[in-house]
Amino acid sequence: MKSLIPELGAPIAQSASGHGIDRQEASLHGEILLRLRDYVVQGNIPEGARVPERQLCEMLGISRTPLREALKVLAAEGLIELLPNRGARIRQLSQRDLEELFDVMAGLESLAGRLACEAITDEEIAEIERLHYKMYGHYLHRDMHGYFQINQHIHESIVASARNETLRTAYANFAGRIRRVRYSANFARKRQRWAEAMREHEAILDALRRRAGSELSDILFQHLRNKRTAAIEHLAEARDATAATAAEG
Amino acid sequence: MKSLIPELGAPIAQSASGHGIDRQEASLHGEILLRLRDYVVQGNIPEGARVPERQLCEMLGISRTPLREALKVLAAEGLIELLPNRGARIRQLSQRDLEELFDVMAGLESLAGRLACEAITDEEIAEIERLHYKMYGHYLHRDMHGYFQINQHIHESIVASARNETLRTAYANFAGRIRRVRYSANFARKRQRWAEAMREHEAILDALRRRAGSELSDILFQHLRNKRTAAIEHLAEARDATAATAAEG
DNA sequence: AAGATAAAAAATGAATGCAAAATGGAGCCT
DNA sequence: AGGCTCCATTTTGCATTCATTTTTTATCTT
Repeated sequence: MKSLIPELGAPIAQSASGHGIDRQEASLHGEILLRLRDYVVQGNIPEGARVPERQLCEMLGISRTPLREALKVLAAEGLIELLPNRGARIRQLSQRDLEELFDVMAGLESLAGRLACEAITDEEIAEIERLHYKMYGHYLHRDMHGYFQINQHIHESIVASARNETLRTAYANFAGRIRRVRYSANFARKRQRWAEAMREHEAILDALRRRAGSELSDILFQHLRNKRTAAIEHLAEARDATAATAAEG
Repeated sequence: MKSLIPELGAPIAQSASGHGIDRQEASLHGEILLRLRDYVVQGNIPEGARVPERQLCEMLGISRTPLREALKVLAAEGLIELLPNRGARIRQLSQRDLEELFDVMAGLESLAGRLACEAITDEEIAEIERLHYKMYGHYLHRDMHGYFQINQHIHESIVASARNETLRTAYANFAGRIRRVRYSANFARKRQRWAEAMREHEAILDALRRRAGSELSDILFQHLRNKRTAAIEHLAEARDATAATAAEG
């Protein structure tokens, strides 16, 4: 049986995407790595499904060697897992895995906030304020999708303002692992939680203006912790629903 | 010219070491990865030097394929870098790289402290207290080496008490990158800084006993920040000295 | 027809092969 | 001698091949 997975772009030519995680676009292996990482992060292969080595080779027009090299790296990054003699599978995150990942993300953002207070410029703060009010508009219009995007953007701006590439890379890595869940989790927000999140964002902005590093660090950690709770709850519900459906069918 | 690098253990038999970063000891690739990572982290190849692919293959008694897979992973972890068509080199960390790494470590330990306060048992605290007093003994006897080891142990215990495997893995990864420098940096401590560090450790223990998460988080960050300053200063001196020697010679 | 068994096909993991690129000298010129 | 070119050697990156293991399919048994 041919597993039907979405296309993966052109059969390798020259398309360096520049993802932010690393930049070895020069070699074939590097190019494959970037493409494959995006491909997996975007959720083109279902969780727990096996990664079709041969098929991907054909899609990319390459041999197995560079593909397998990329797979090892993705495994080290935690996106896939390698079963001995049974190839690569898309890593399925347990609830515990998600809790851990959210906490690590919280720690990294918390750190980013602290460092940002040391280095951020007035212009950068002004830009984040601008985003904040735009996001507030989406909130008032109950535009979840718009809200989510700006929200993401604000958090990335804070990380960028920390002026620490090592941190940014690590952040991008962990963000990639939970991308799918994060997205759906945000949409799961109850009205109540949404209002809370807005208030937290105001506190974040306030602490940032005052360059109150350790305060901002606390607020960001708590903010992410609350997100985590919402996400995990949502995910548990979703998985229960799936399980129930499966039992019926 | 044959580059002379230290031995690398037996030519692959069965020796799963279990390093704490990941555990794919099953495959040849996984075994190589563990060994090679340790080998590099321990500083067996000088900074900036090229990684002798062929030689390592012979030492390990394997072909280039699994070795190269391991190299890609180590590159992704930041231990080595891959130059297009020019193979792998031991990554040379710039001063900025070190600053960034120390800050990320500070963030991770800070997070660990916060999480530990939620989960740590009285027994674990007692164990850390025990270590603390043992370390104090080394401090009184001016035993740098003993002090350093216990110090390391205490920090690892805090990370372990956070009950977050994802965090522990990330911590181990970053710790590996700066292992060499960290070691020498600790020995560079001035008397003054050493006394300060002892006081900070007392504050850490105090906050931990009270399970004061965000307070501990702050203290740990500051503690690591101070370490960073000492380390960077020391490294700058060391590099200057090296440069001077090179200029003379 | 359900389940166990065996043979065929496909996949995985690692070694080997090969073209392109980089490195290291030997000879040459100034 | 110092620096250049050119060629042999080595190294690198990727494709291909090969031995195992797993998975699928076909067959047999009850």
